[in-house]
Amino acid sequence: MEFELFKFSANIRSDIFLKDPESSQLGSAIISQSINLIYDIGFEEFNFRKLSQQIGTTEATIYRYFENKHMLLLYVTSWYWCWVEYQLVLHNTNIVDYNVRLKNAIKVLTVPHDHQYADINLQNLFNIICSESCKSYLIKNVDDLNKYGVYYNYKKIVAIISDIILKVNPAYNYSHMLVTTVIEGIHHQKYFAEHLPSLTDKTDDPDYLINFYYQLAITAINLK
Amino acid sequence: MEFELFKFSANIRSDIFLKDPESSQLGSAIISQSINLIYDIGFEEFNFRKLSQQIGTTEATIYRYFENKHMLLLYVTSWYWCWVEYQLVLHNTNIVDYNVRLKNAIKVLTVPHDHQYADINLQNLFNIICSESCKSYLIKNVDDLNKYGVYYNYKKIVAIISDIILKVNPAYNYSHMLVTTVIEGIHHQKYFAEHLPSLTDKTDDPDYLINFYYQLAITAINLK
DNA sequence: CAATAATAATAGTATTACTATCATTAAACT
DNA sequence: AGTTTAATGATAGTAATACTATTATTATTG
Repeated sequence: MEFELFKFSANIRSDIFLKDPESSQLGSAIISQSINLIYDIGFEEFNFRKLSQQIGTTEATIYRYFENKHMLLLYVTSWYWCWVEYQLVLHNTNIVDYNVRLKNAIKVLTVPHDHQYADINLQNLFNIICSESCKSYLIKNVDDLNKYGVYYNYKKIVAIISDIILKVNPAYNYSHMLVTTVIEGIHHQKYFAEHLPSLTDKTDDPDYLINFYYQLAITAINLK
Repeated sequence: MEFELFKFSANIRSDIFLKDPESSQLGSAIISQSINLIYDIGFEEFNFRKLSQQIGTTEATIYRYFENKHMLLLYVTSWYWCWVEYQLVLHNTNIVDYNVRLKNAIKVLTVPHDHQYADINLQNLFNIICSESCKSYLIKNVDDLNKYGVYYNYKKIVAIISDIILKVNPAYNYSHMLVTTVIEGIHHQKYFAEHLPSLTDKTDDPDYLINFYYQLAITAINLK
Protein backbone atom coordinates (compact mmCIF):
# COMPACT_ATOMS: atom_id res chain seq x y z
CA MET A 1 0.00 0.00 0.00
CA GLU A 2 1.23 3.41 -1.02
CA PHE A 3 0.97 5.09 2.39
CA GLU A 4 3.19 2.48 3.96
CA LEU A 5 6.09 4.35 2.38
CA PHE A 6 5.27 7.35 4.51
CA LYS A 7 5.41 5.60 7.81
CA PHE A 8 8.65 6.58 9.49
CA SER A 9 10.61 4.08 11.47
CA ALA A 10 14.34 4.13 11.81
CA ASN A 11 16.02 1.24 10.03
CA ILE A 12 19.37 1.15 11.78
CA ARG A 13 21.97 -1.62 11.68
CA SER A 14 21.90 -3.65 14.86
CA ASP A 15 25.71 -3.71 15.03
CA ILE A 16 25.61 -0.09 16.14
CA PHE A 17 23.90 -0.80 19.45
CA LEU A 18 24.01 -3.50 22.11
CA LYS A 19 20.33 -3.13 22.95
CA ASP A 20 17.90 -1.40 20.61
CA PRO A 21 17.13 2.05 22.04
CA GLU A 22 13.76 1.99 20.25
CA SER A 23 12.78 -1.00 22.38
CA SER A 24 12.25 0.96 25.60
CA GLN A 25 11.34 4.37 26.94
CA LEU A 26 14.76 4.66 28.52
CA GLY A 27 16.32 3.94 25.15
CA SER A 28 14.31 6.73 23.54
CA ALA A 29 15.39 9.08 26.31
CA ILE A 30 19.03 8.12 25.73
CA ILE A 31 18.72 9.16 22.08
CA SER A 32 16.68 12.32 22.48
CA GLN A 33 18.64 13.54 25.50
CA SER A 34 22.02 12.74 24.00
CA ILE A 35 21.09 14.93 21.01
CA ASN A 36 20.29 17.81 23.35
CA LEU A 37 23.33 17.26 25.55
CA ILE A 38 25.74 16.99 22.61
CA TYR A 39 24.16 20.15 21.23
CA ASP A 40 24.75 21.91 24.54
CA ILE A 41 28.29 20.84 25.41
CA GLY A 42 29.74 19.34 22.19
CA PHE A 43 30.73 15.74 21.52
CA GLU A 44 34.17 16.00 23.13
CA GLU A 45 32.77 17.15 26.49
CA PHE A 46 29.85 14.74 26.24
CA ASN A 47 30.06 11.49 28.20
CA PHE A 48 27.83 8.77 29.61
CA ARG A 49 28.11 10.06 33.17
CA LYS A 50 26.70 13.46 32.24
CA LEU A 51 24.05 11.86 30.03
CA SER A 52 22.97 9.48 32.79
CA GLN A 53 22.61 12.41 35.20
CA GLN A 54 20.51 14.34 32.68
CA ILE A 55 18.21 11.37 32.12
CA GLY A 56 18.13 10.25 35.72
CA THR A 57 19.69 6.87 35.21
CA THR A 58 23.14 5.41 35.71
CA GLU A 59 26.23 5.18 33.56
CA ALA A 60 26.16 1.38 33.65
CA THR A 61 22.63 1.29 32.25
CA ILE A 62 23.61 3.38 29.21
CA TYR A 63 26.53 1.05 28.61
CA ARG A 64 24.00 -1.73 28.15
CA TYR A 65 22.65 0.13 25.12
CA PHE A 66 25.88 1.36 23.54
CA GLU A 67 29.46 0.17 23.71
CA ASN A 68 30.72 3.75 23.96
CA LYS A 69 29.82 7.32 23.14
CA HIS A 70 31.18 6.95 19.64
CA MET A 71 28.67 4.22 18.79
CA LEU A 72 25.94 6.42 20.19
CA LEU A 73 27.02 9.21 17.82
CA LEU A 74 26.89 6.71 15.00
CA TYR A 75 23.36 5.79 16.03
CA VAL A 76 22.28 9.44 16.16
CA THR A 77 23.74 10.21 12.71
CA SER A 78 22.16 7.04 11.30
CA TRP A 79 18.84 8.14 12.76
CA TYR A 80 19.28 11.46 10.99
CA TRP A 81 19.89 9.75 7.65
CA CYS A 82 16.78 7.63 8.19
CA TRP A 83 14.89 10.82 8.79
CA VAL A 84 16.33 12.36 5.61
CA GLU A 85 15.33 9.26 3.65
CA TYR A 86 11.80 9.61 4.94
CA GLN A 87 11.75 13.30 4.02
CA LEU A 88 13.02 12.52 0.53
CA VAL A 89 10.15 10.12 -0.06
CA LEU A 90 7.74 12.67 1.37
CA HIS A 91 8.93 15.54 -0.83
CA ASN A 92 9.59 13.69 -4.06
CA THR A 93 6.59 11.42 -4.38
CA ASN A 94 4.69 12.20 -7.59
CA ILE A 95 7.41 14.63 -8.72
CA VAL A 96 8.23 13.68 -12.31
CA ASP A 97 10.92 16.29 -13.12
CA TYR A 98 14.25 15.00 -11.86
CA ASN A 99 15.65 18.53 -11.72
CA VAL A 100 12.93 19.35 -9.23
CA ARG A 101 13.65 16.13 -7.36
CA LEU A 102 17.27 17.14 -7.05
CA LYS A 103 16.37 20.60 -5.81
CA ASN A 104 13.97 19.10 -3.27
CA ALA A 105 16.69 16.75 -2.09
CA ILE A 106 19.09 19.63 -1.54
CA LYS A 107 16.31 21.48 0.27
CA VAL A 108 15.77 18.54 2.59
CA LEU A 109 19.51 18.36 3.29
CA THR A 110 19.76 22.07 4.08
CA VAL A 111 16.98 22.74 6.57
CA PRO A 112 14.98 20.63 8.97
CA HIS A 113 11.37 21.44 8.10
CA ASP A 114 9.88 20.42 11.39
CA HIS A 115 11.01 21.44 14.82
CA GLN A 116 10.23 18.31 16.73
CA TYR A 117 9.59 14.66 15.92
CA ALA A 118 8.33 12.59 18.85
CA ASP A 119 10.79 13.53 21.58
CA ILE A 120 13.61 14.45 19.20
CA ASN A 121 14.53 18.10 18.70
CA LEU A 122 15.27 18.21 14.99
CA GLN A 123 16.92 21.65 15.12
CA ASN A 124 19.42 20.43 17.69
CA LEU A 125 19.88 17.23 15.72
CA PHE A 126 20.64 19.09 12.50
CA ASN A 127 23.03 21.36 14.34
CA ILE A 128 25.05 18.45 15.70
CA ILE A 129 24.94 16.74 12.31
CA CYS A 130 26.70 19.80 10.85
CA SER A 131 29.37 19.91 13.53
CA GLU A 132 29.77 16.30 14.70
CA SER A 133 28.59 13.84 12.05
CA CYS A 134 31.89 13.60 10.21
CA LYS A 135 33.49 12.44 13.47
CA SER A 136 31.51 9.24 13.10
CA TYR A 137 33.74 8.16 10.20
CA LEU A 138 36.92 10.25 10.60
CA ILE A 139 38.34 7.69 13.01
CA LYS A 140 41.05 5.09 12.97
CA ASN A 141 38.75 2.05 13.10
CA VAL A 142 36.58 3.26 10.22
CA ASP A 143 37.43 0.19 8.13
CA ASP A 144 36.42 -2.25 10.85
CA LEU A 145 33.17 -0.40 11.45
CA ASN A 146 32.48 -0.18 7.73
CA LYS A 147 32.76 -3.97 7.46
CA TYR A 148 29.82 -4.22 9.84
CA GLY A 149 27.76 -1.93 7.61
CA VAL A 150 27.37 0.84 10.15
CA TYR A 151 27.50 3.52 7.43
CA TYR A 152 24.60 1.96 5.57
CA ASN A 153 22.18 4.83 6.12
CA TYR A 154 24.55 7.53 4.88
CA LYS A 155 25.48 5.43 1.87
CA LYS A 156 21.83 4.90 1.06
CA ILE A 157 21.11 8.64 0.97
CA VAL A 158 24.12 9.16 -1.28
CA ALA A 159 22.90 6.35 -3.54
CA ILE A 160 19.35 7.74 -3.73
CA ILE A 161 20.46 11.25 -4.69
CA SER A 162 23.11 9.83 -6.99
CA ASP A 163 20.31 8.02 -8.85
CA ILE A 164 18.40 11.26 -9.28
CA ILE A 165 21.51 12.81 -10.82
CA LEU A 166 21.84 9.90 -13.23
CA LYS A 167 18.26 10.43 -14.32
CA VAL A 168 19.11 14.03 -15.16
CA ASN A 169 22.19 12.96 -17.08
CA PRO A 170 22.85 9.20 -17.42
CA ALA A 171 26.32 9.92 -18.78
CA TYR A 172 27.50 11.78 -15.69
CA ASN A 173 30.41 9.95 -14.11
CA TYR A 174 30.84 11.67 -10.77
CA SER A 175 27.45 11.46 -9.13
CA HIS A 176 28.67 10.13 -5.78
CA MET A 177 31.45 12.67 -5.49
CA LEU A 178 29.02 15.41 -6.34
CA VAL A 179 26.50 14.28 -3.74
CA THR A 180 28.99 13.99 -0.90
CA THR A 181 30.56 17.29 -1.92
CA VAL A 182 27.14 18.92 -1.64
CA ILE A 183 26.15 17.19 1.61
CA GLU A 184 29.38 17.84 3.46
CA GLY A 185 29.52 21.30 1.91
CA ILE A 186 26.11 22.18 3.32
CA HIS A 187 27.18 21.08 6.78
CA HIS A 188 30.40 23.05 6.60
CA GLN A 189 28.78 26.23 5.29
CA LYS A 190 26.15 26.10 8.03
CA TYR A 191 28.89 25.76 10.60
CA PHE A 192 31.07 28.45 9.07
CA ALA A 193 28.15 30.88 8.86
CA GLU A 194 27.76 30.52 12.60
CA HIS A 195 31.38 30.42 13.72
CA LEU A 196 33.82 31.38 10.97
CA PRO A 197 31.85 33.73 8.69
CA SER A 198 34.86 34.79 6.62
CA LEU A 199 34.98 31.24 5.24
CA THR A 200 31.53 31.49 3.70
CA ASP A 201 29.19 34.04 2.07
CA LYS A 202 25.97 34.05 4.02
CA THR A 203 23.32 36.41 2.64
CA ASP A 204 19.92 37.60 3.78
CA ASP A 205 18.26 35.21 1.38
CA PRO A 206 17.18 32.24 3.51
CA ASP A 207 17.57 30.00 0.44
CA TYR A 208 21.10 31.09 -0.45
CA LEU A 209 22.60 27.70 0.46
CA ILE A 210 19.98 25.73 -1.43
CA ASN A 211 20.46 27.92 -4.49
CA PHE A 212 24.23 27.81 -4.35
CA TYR A 213 24.45 24.04 -4.16
CA TYR A 214 21.61 23.41 -6.61
CA GLN A 215 23.28 25.69 -9.16
CA LEU A 216 26.63 24.07 -8.52
CA ALA A 217 25.19 20.59 -8.94
CA ILE A 218 22.94 21.17 -11.92
CA THR A 219 25.56 22.96 -14.01
CA ALA A 220 28.11 20.25 -13.25
CA ILE A 221 25.67 17.50 -14.17
CA ASN A 222 24.58 19.06 -17.46
CA LEU A 223 28.09 19.87 -18.57
CA LYS A 224 29.34 18.29 -21.82
CA MET B 1 63.91 41.23 -3.63
CA GLU B 2 61.84 38.79 -5.63
CA PHE B 3 63.35 35.57 -4.31
CA GLU B 4 62.49 36.52 -0.75
CA LEU B 5 58.95 35.46 -1.61
CA PHE B 6 60.20 31.95 -2.13
CA LYS B 7 61.79 31.51 1.22
CA PHE B 8 59.57 29.34 3.33
CA SER B 9 59.13 29.97 7.00
CA ALA B 10 55.96 29.17 8.89
CA ASN B 11 54.11 32.27 10.03
CA ILE B 12 51.97 30.86 12.80
CA ARG B 13 50.07 32.79 15.47
CA SER B 14 51.87 32.69 18.78
CA ASP B 15 48.62 32.09 20.66
CA ILE B 16 48.66 28.53 19.36
CA PHE B 17 51.78 27.52 21.27
CA LEU B 18 53.30 28.22 24.68
CA LYS B 19 56.87 28.00 23.39
CA ASP B 20 57.67 28.26 19.69
CA PRO B 21 58.46 24.74 18.42
CA GLU B 22 60.63 26.29 15.68
CA SER B 23 62.92 27.70 18.37
CA SER B 24 64.56 24.38 19.28
CA GLN B 25 65.45 20.99 17.91
CA LEU B 26 63.14 19.35 20.41
CA GLY B 27 60.34 21.60 19.17
CA SER B 28 60.96 20.50 15.58
CA ALA B 29 60.91 16.89 16.70
CA ILE B 30 57.60 17.45 18.46
CA ILE B 31 56.05 18.68 15.21
CA SER B 32 57.55 16.18 12.81
CA GLN B 33 57.01 13.20 15.12
CA SER B 34 53.48 14.19 16.05
CA ILE B 35 52.61 14.20 12.33
CA ASN B 36 53.96 10.67 12.00
CA LEU B 37 52.36 9.45 15.20
CA ILE B 38 48.94 10.93 14.41
CA TYR B 39 49.25 9.35 10.97
CA ASP B 40 49.97 5.98 12.57
CA ILE B 41 47.42 5.84 15.37
CA GLY B 42 44.91 8.66 14.63
CA PHE B 43 44.25 11.82 16.60
CA GLU B 44 41.93 10.19 19.16
CA GLU B 45 44.51 7.61 20.21
CA PHE B 46 47.34 10.13 20.04
CA ASN B 47 48.49 11.69 23.32
CA PHE B 48 51.51 13.44 24.79
CA ARG B 49 52.69 10.38 26.70
CA LYS B 50 53.00 8.32 23.50
CA LEU B 51 54.57 11.25 21.67
CA SER B 52 57.13 11.81 24.41
CA GLN B 53 58.10 8.14 24.31
CA GLN B 54 58.52 8.28 20.52
CA ILE B 55 60.72 11.37 20.75
CA GLY B 56 62.59 10.28 23.86
CA THR B 57 61.50 13.12 26.08
CA THR B 58 58.91 13.52 28.81
CA GLU B 59 55.25 14.43 28.83
CA ALA B 60 55.93 17.51 30.96
CA THR B 61 58.38 18.87 28.42
CA ILE B 62 55.85 18.70 25.59
CA TYR B 63 53.35 20.49 27.79
CA ARG B 64 55.80 23.39 27.90
CA TYR B 65 55.32 23.78 24.13
CA PHE B 66 51.59 23.17 23.81
CA GLU B 67 48.71 23.52 26.20
CA ASN B 68 47.17 20.28 24.96
CA LYS B 69 47.04 17.94 22.00
CA HIS B 70 44.32 19.97 20.39
CA MET B 71 46.53 23.07 20.19
CA LEU B 72 49.24 20.90 18.69
CA LEU B 73 46.81 19.77 15.98
CA LEU B 74 46.02 23.42 15.36
CA TYR B 75 49.73 24.10 14.98
CA VAL B 76 50.18 21.22 12.55
CA THR B 77 47.22 22.30 10.40
CA SER B 78 48.45 25.90 10.46
CA TRP B 79 51.85 24.68 9.35
CA TYR B 80 50.18 22.88 6.47
CA TRP B 81 48.38 26.07 5.38
CA CYS B 82 51.67 27.95 5.52
CA TRP B 83 53.12 25.30 3.30
CA VAL B 84 50.19 25.60 0.88
CA GLU B 85 50.63 29.36 0.79
CA TYR B 86 54.27 28.89 -0.10
CA GLN B 87 53.34 26.40 -2.82
CA LEU B 88 50.75 28.77 -4.25
CA VAL B 89 53.37 31.49 -4.61
CA LEU B 90 55.76 28.98 -6.12
CA HIS B 91 53.29 27.68 -8.71
CA ASN B 92 51.50 30.89 -9.62
CA THR B 93 54.33 33.36 -9.96
CA ASN B 94 54.41 34.76 -13.50
CA ILE B 95 51.16 33.03 -14.39
CA VAL B 96 48.95 35.65 -15.98
CA ASP B 97 45.86 33.60 -16.78
CA TYR B 98 43.68 33.45 -13.67
CA ASN B 99 41.99 30.28 -14.91
CA VAL B 100 45.38 28.63 -14.86
CA ARG B 101 46.07 30.11 -11.44
CA LEU B 102 42.88 28.57 -10.15
CA LYS B 103 43.74 25.20 -11.62
CA ASN B 104 47.21 25.38 -10.11
CA ALA B 105 45.71 26.23 -6.75
CA ILE B 106 43.42 23.20 -6.88
CA LYS B 107 46.40 21.10 -7.91
CA VAL B 108 48.38 22.30 -4.90
CA LEU B 109 45.44 21.49 -2.62
CA THR B 110 45.05 17.99 -4.04
CA VAL B 111 48.50 16.48 -3.93
CA PRO B 112 51.67 17.15 -1.97
CA HIS B 113 54.32 17.54 -4.67
CA ASP B 114 57.28 16.75 -2.48
CA HIS B 115 57.68 13.85 -0.16
CA GLN B 116 59.69 15.46 2.56
CA TYR B 117 60.45 18.98 3.74
CA ALA B 118 63.19 19.26 6.35
CA ASP B 119 62.13 16.58 8.86
CA ILE B 120 58.44 16.73 7.94
CA ASN B 121 56.85 13.89 6.00
CA LEU B 122 54.50 15.75 3.67
CA GLN B 123 52.62 12.61 2.61
CA ASN B 124 51.75 11.82 6.21
CA LEU B 125 50.92 15.45 6.82
CA PHE B 126 48.53 15.60 3.90
CA ASN B 127 46.93 12.38 4.99
CA ILE B 128 46.17 13.68 8.48
CA ILE B 129 45.00 16.99 7.01
CA CYS B 130 42.35 15.05 5.10
CA SER B 131 41.20 13.07 8.11
CA GLU B 132 41.90 15.30 11.12
CA SER B 133 42.11 18.96 10.12
CA CYS B 134 38.40 19.68 10.46
CA LYS B 135 38.65 18.59 14.10
CA SER B 136 40.71 21.73 14.73
CA TYR B 137 37.59 23.86 14.32
CA LEU B 138 34.69 21.46 14.88
CA ILE B 139 34.92 21.99 18.63
CA LYS B 140 32.89 23.75 21.28
CA ASN B 141 35.43 26.50 22.03
CA VAL B 142 35.84 27.45 18.35
CA ASP B 143 34.60 30.99 19.00
CA ASP B 144 37.09 31.64 21.79
CA LEU B 145 39.94 30.27 19.71
CA ASN B 146 38.83 32.26 16.68
CA LYS B 147 39.02 35.48 18.73
CA TYR B 148 42.71 34.79 19.19
CA GLY B 149 43.17 34.48 15.43
CA VAL B 150 44.26 30.86 15.48
CA TYR B 151 42.51 30.15 12.16
CA TYR B 152 44.44 32.89 10.41
CA ASN B 153 46.40 30.59 8.09
CA TYR B 154 43.36 28.72 6.82
CA LYS B 155 41.48 31.97 6.30
CA LYS B 156 44.39 33.39 4.37
CA ILE B 157 44.43 30.51 1.90
CA VAL B 158 40.69 30.86 1.41
CA ALA B 159 41.15 34.61 0.85
CA ILE B 160 43.97 34.10 -1.66
CA ILE B 161 42.03 31.60 -3.78
CA SER B 162 38.89 33.64 -3.39
CA ASP B 163 40.75 36.57 -4.94
CA ILE B 164 41.77 34.46 -7.92
CA ILE B 165 38.10 33.57 -8.43
CA LEU B 166 37.15 37.25 -8.34
CA LYS B 167 39.72 37.96 -11.03
CA VAL B 168 38.06 35.36 -13.22
CA ASN B 169 34.64 36.84 -12.55
CA PRO B 170 34.46 40.00 -10.40
CA ALA B 171 30.69 39.66 -10.18
CA TYR B 172 30.78 36.25 -8.53
CA ASN B 173 29.21 36.42 -5.10
CA TYR B 174 30.10 33.09 -3.54
CA SER B 175 33.85 32.86 -3.82
CA HIS B 176 34.50 31.91 -0.19
CA MET B 177 31.82 29.25 -0.14
CA LEU B 178 33.15 27.85 -3.37
CA VAL B 179 36.72 27.70 -2.07
CA THR B 180 35.85 25.99 1.21
CA THR B 181 33.52 23.62 -0.64
CA VAL B 182 36.42 22.64 -2.90
CA ILE B 183 39.02 22.39 -0.13
CA GLU B 184 36.91 20.35 2.27
CA GLY B 185 35.58 18.38 -0.67
CA ILE B 186 39.07 17.38 -1.74
CA HIS B 187 39.87 16.20 1.77
CA HIS B 188 36.68 14.21 2.00
CA GLN B 189 37.04 12.56 -1.42
CA LYS B 190 40.62 11.55 -0.62
CA TYR B 191 39.43 9.99 2.61
CA PHE B 192 36.40 8.30 1.02
CA ALA B 193 38.52 6.88 -1.79
CA GLU B 194 40.62 5.14 0.83
CA HIS B 195 37.97 4.06 3.33
CA LEU B 196 34.43 4.45 1.96
CA PRO B 197 34.76 4.09 -1.81
CA SER B 198 31.02 3.92 -2.48
CA LEU B 199 30.80 7.57 -1.41
CA THR B 200 33.11 8.73 -4.19
CA ASP B 201 34.04 7.91 -7.81
CA LYS B 202 37.75 7.31 -7.93
CA THR B 203 39.10 6.54 -11.39
CA ASP B 204 42.42 5.44 -12.82
CA ASP B 205 43.16 8.99 -13.91
CA PRO B 206 45.53 10.38 -11.25
CA ASP B 207 44.10 13.86 -11.95
CA TYR B 208 40.43 12.95 -11.59
CA LEU B 209 40.05 14.97 -8.38
CA ILE B 210 41.78 18.03 -9.79
CA ASN B 211 39.65 17.87 -12.93
CA PHE B 212 36.41 17.31 -11.06
CA TYR B 213 36.88 20.27 -8.73
CA TYR B 214 38.34 22.54 -11.37
CA GLN B 215 35.37 21.85 -13.67
CA LEU B 216 32.97 22.32 -10.80
CA ALA B 217 34.57 25.62 -9.81
CA ILE B 218 35.10 27.13 -13.23
CA THR B 219 31.58 26.46 -14.49
CA ALA B 220 30.09 27.86 -11.29
CA ILE B 221 32.23 30.99 -11.51
CA ASN B 222 31.46 31.71 -15.15
CA LEU B 223 27.76 31.13 -14.77
CA LYS B 224 25.41 34.06 -15.55
C1' DC C 1 2.62 -16.35 41.70
C1' DA C 2 7.02 -17.68 39.86
C1' DA C 3 10.46 -16.80 36.62
C1' DT C 4 12.87 -13.69 33.87
C1' DA C 5 14.59 -9.53 32.37
C1' DA C 6 15.71 -4.63 33.04
C1' DT C 7 17.37 -1.20 35.73
C1' DA C 8 19.43 1.05 40.02
C1' DA C 9 23.03 1.45 43.26
C1' DT C 10 27.48 1.06 44.33
C1' DA C 11 32.16 0.17 43.83
C1' DG C 12 36.30 -0.36 41.58
C1' DT C 13 40.17 -0.17 37.83
C1' DA C 14 43.09 1.49 34.14
C1' DT C 15 44.00 5.26 31.48
C1' DT C 16 44.07 10.07 30.32
C1' DA C 17 45.07 14.76 30.82
C1' DC C 18 47.10 17.31 33.00
C1' DT C 19 50.14 20.08 37.23
C1' DA C 20 53.95 20.56 40.46
C1' DT C 21 58.54 20.01 42.15
C1' DC C 22 63.16 19.65 41.94
C1' DA C 23 67.49 18.03 39.91
C1' DT C 24 70.38 18.33 35.92
C1' DT C 25 72.22 19.95 31.79
C1' DA C 26 73.07 23.40 28.24
C1' DA C 27 73.53 28.35 26.71
C1' DA C 28 74.71 32.97 27.39
C1' DC C 29 76.89 36.56 29.54
C1' DT C 30 80.33 38.89 32.24
C1' DA D 1 86.53 30.35 33.50
C1' DG D 2 82.85 30.91 36.27
C1' DT D 3 78.19 32.50 37.17
C1' DT D 4 73.58 33.32 35.97
C1' DT D 5 69.69 31.92 33.32
C1' DA D 6 66.96 28.97 30.76
C1' DA D 7 65.60 24.40 29.06
C1' DT D 8 64.93 19.84 29.86
C1' DG D 9 64.66 15.34 32.56
C1' DA D 10 62.91 12.63 36.26
C1' DT D 11 59.49 11.72 39.24
C1' DA D 12 55.25 12.09 41.50
C1' DG D 13 50.68 13.16 42.07
C1' DT D 14 45.57 14.53 41.07
C1' DA D 15 41.04 14.81 38.97
C1' DA D 16 38.44 13.11 35.46
C1' DT D 17 37.29 9.68 32.00
C1' DA D 18 36.01 5.36 30.20
C1' DC D 19 34.84 1.73 31.28
C1' DT D 20 33.62 -3.28 34.15
C1' DA D 21 31.68 -6.00 37.87
C1' DT D 22 28.46 -7.14 41.50
C1' DT D 23 24.42 -7.23 43.82
C1' DA D 24 19.86 -5.42 44.94
C1' DT D 25 15.56 -3.94 43.34
C1' DT D 26 11.87 -3.30 40.32
C1' DA D 27 9.06 -4.32 36.29
C1' DT D 28 7.38 -7.70 32.83
C1' DT D 29 5.94 -11.87 31.22
C1' DG D 30 4.25 -16.85 31.36
